[in-house]
Amino acid sequence: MSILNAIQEKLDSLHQKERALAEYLLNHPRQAVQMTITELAAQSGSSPATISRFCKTFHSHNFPEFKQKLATELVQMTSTPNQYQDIVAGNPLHEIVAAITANHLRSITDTTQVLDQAQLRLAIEALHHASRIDLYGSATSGIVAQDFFHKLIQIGKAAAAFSDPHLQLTSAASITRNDVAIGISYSGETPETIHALRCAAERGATTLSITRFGANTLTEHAAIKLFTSSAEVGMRRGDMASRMATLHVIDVLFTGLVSEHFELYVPRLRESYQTVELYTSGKEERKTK
Amino acid sequence: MSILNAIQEKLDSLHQKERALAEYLLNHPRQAVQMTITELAAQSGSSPATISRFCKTFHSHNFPEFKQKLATELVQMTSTPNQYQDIVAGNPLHEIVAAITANHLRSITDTTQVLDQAQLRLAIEALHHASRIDLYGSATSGIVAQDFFHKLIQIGKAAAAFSDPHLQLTSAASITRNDVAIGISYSGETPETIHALRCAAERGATTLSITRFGANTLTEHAAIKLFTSSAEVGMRRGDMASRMATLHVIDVLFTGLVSEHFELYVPRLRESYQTVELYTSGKEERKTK
DNA sequence: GTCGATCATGAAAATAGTTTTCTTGAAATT
DNA sequence: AATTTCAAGAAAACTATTTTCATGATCGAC
Repeated sequence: MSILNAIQEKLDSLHQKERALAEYLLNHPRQAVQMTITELAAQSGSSPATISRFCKTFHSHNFPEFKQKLATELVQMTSTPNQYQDIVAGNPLHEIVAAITANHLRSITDTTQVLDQAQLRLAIEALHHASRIDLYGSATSGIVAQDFFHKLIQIGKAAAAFSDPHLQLTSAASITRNDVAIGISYSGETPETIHALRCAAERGATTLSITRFGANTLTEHAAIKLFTSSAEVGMRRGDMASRMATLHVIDVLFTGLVSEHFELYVPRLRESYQTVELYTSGKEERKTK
Repeated sequence: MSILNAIQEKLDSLHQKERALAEYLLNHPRQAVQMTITELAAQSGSSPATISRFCKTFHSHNFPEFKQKLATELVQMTSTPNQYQDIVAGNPLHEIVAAITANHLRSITDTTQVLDQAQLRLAIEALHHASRIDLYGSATSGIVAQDFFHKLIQIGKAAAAFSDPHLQLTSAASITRNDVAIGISYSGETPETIHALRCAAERGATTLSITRFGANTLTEHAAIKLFTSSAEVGMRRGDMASRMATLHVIDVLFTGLVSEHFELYVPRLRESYQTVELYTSGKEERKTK
């Protein structure tokens, strides 16, 4: 946001009528962009001449151009995910909704920025050739791991998700070089996950880490490294944004895998859905109502 | 995108000069929005009069308004990935990434649109007063339920998530009127989840459903109804978008709850984090490396 | 195939919108 | 108090847009 910001900044240095105009613009920008210069003059208590001059001082060649720029700014303001918002005590509900929405959107777009196509391709091929896939993750990352597990078995991959540290190690202990081990940890510093992935690496499995962007211990044990965006403000409110980001990576990975080997996986995917439909028909249920 | 789309659609039914104008607009929309009507007339090979009339047929009152709308559209086109994208065979990887990103963003913004503040407020208060919270959900919805479970126990709520149908019923059978039961199902037609929520309702618990928008069986057994956006195209690719949407609702619910009763829940939240930190210190780990 | 009606189209007139000029008067400076 | 400076609006000049009107092309009817 540049014009409204600029106006805000210069507000003190403006003269009477310019000030009135500026204030009107700041308070009613959406109405302003719909008006003619004469209407705006009347509404803001200034005159067309003043407005015309005002526009030039804000780097627009003329009033229509100024209106356009302002309109564009307003659209971008509402349509692009903005700052990560922090949530504090007793915010009105609509602000909370807006803040969470903004955070999630931001989290996803930022993660997309950080996705490395080459690593992604490596990951996809590794998954494709894996005879078994182990997923390690604790707490929220454990849930993400389970989600990936659900997806992988839909396409007939031998996968398993472990959040129990003993089971993680138990499974890692029997992994082979034909298998893939995936360690998921937002911080990249969860000891249990690190142990398990390291063990898998030592046994020759292809290791893959999914962590926040930046250096961390988990990636050191991973041959393929995928990242989520790492910005997270305020207190860690249940890792909401990071969970969204990690799921986003998972989705890209899974969809990439399916798309890359369409003929193989899509029939399996379809079959898995049809089988579930068949045995748990919702229609049968509706009658019981 | 509505104007450019509309032009594209009507293209065949347009006359010579209108057609020329339409084609110019489709091919050079960004230049067009910077021109005066006379310039555009010259560039597109039509006349000001034709353009002025043309604008009216596309539901703009006058040419400047038309330009504004078009400009707004162009900004939105580039700043927010809009449509739900379907993923097909052998898409280049970057397109898959773009498509998934677009779908997730859309899914979240659409769900925000559909959130009912009043229902949300009811849900928050119900959760606050609940002495026990049961969560029912199968497959992907089971994962979402588990995520909510993780969050709730962080603030000391007696919660439990069930995806096993027998366990769902077992738990529902002992629920009381002081408790809250939450049924999660994207379709709203998962028989097991419906059974469990219905059972909870019959025993006098406050029931809450989270489903896609629109009529479905699960909501019939819920006193409080929350919805996610219901648009999902192509084959059900692992319910990715719907899972994001449902998690989004969960996050809003949880954050709303915490924010509404800040003094009570925030200390608990902090304590739960600190305790986890204390017993699984990442620093200790880094040395072992 | 000819006549008549319809209608797209642009020239130009009318109108609307914007900028510039010019003047005034208020504030600041000497 | 006189002079300068300059914000600011009235109004003129100018630009942009719409509407009117005349023309000629196209289409259908006979």
